[in-house]
Amino acid sequence: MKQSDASWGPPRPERADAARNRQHLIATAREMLAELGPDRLTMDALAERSGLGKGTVFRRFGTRAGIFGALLDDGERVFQEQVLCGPPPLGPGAPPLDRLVAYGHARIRFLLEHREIARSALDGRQAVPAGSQSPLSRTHIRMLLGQIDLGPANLDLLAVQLTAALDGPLLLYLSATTLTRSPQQSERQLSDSWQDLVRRVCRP
Amino acid sequence: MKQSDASWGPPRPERADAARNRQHLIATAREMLAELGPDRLTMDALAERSGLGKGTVFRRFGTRAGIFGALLDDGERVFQEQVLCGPPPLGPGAPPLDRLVAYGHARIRFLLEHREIARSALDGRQAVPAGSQSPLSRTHIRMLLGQIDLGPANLDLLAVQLTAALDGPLLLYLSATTLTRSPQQSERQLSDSWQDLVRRVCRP
DNA sequence: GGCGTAACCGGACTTTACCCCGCTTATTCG
DNA sequence: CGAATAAGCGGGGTAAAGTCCGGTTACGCC
Repeated sequence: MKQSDASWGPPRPERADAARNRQHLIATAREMLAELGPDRLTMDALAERSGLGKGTVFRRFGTRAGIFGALLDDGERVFQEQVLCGPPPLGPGAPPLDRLVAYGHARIRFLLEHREIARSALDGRQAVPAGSQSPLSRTHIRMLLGQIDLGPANLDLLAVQLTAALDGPLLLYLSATTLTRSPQQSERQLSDSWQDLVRRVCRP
Repeated sequence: MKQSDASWGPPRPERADAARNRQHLIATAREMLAELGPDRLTMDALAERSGLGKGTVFRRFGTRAGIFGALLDDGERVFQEQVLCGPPPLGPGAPPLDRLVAYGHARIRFLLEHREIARSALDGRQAVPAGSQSPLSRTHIRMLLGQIDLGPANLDLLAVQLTAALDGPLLLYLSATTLTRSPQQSERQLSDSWQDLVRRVCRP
């Protein structure tokens, strides 16, 4: 397997040193994030601390948001795997409505577990990475909606609406400067209202 | 009406020169936006073109996003007036469910009418105002929800969800680099799916 | 009308994301 | 193994956001 499979991934395999640098940069970014907070995690500082050049940092991540995106993607890969081929009700095998509810719970849990990073990503003056419309979420929700009998409805737009309805409260919670409620309590509330919304929308 | 009504607005009346400068800055910003596009509308350029100092620009708008916010607020004031004391079904007097539907239609229409500005606001490397979850929308939706019998439900969170579900598709449409559909067609689609969602959520 | 104060103005300064281009090095092929 | 080459690397350079503070000006009060 060279670059023959055109379906996915970078056409060329990453060069060895590049891959090593990416690893190193992500690790360093994690350190700095935990140690200094998101504001002090600047491109220059990351370059210097990792002992690499500024250009390298930008080539790897493209933009500042790319760093946080990369940090999130690390975990997101595992998450998506669970969704696509994990056990029900999250994975295949359960009724689509149950999967829809479970997906929301899982996403809420995932983002709350990584809330430090997720918050950093939208912290400051930066474009929202997955915030506005994470395409993976939308695609999956759209797919599940197609398996539910909803009568006449624009499923594509409904999927966008539900994705937004799932992310909206999360973003609101994450962007709140003072997190009034405990994560557990919030997870409960967010999950409950997601379940309530989905049930309301999908009942016959 | 000076500053006697404590409910809204800056506690102190703006100084005369400050007000004049604000007007002038907003007008100049409109010109530049139409003439140069959002990318070339920088704080420095705005300051120079308006003949004022950079400090002034920042004091008036706080941040770059503040400029676009100010531009939108101009029209939004009229819009909010319609919502609060205009004729039904948007204004008071109609059943709350109808008002909810009408509110969505009105907001969609409003943002599509000002889509150039709205798009500019989220264009580039800007924090999405949806992250802040347009609080006026949410408040109004929350109020209307309170007048509908929905059984046991967390109305606050439901309001957040619906606000997001209203804004999400709009943002998606606005941020699309190539606007495939005509504004009229999009307005129709967006309005229809909003109505559909609200009906689904609120039916007994 | 004169005065004190507080808000306002200006523009230099700092910080930081992002670009550019000559140099270095990993990879590949004879 | 050694040369060709293409990707990767480095760090100085640019532009634009946001800050600061000394000087100026409008407003309230006497």
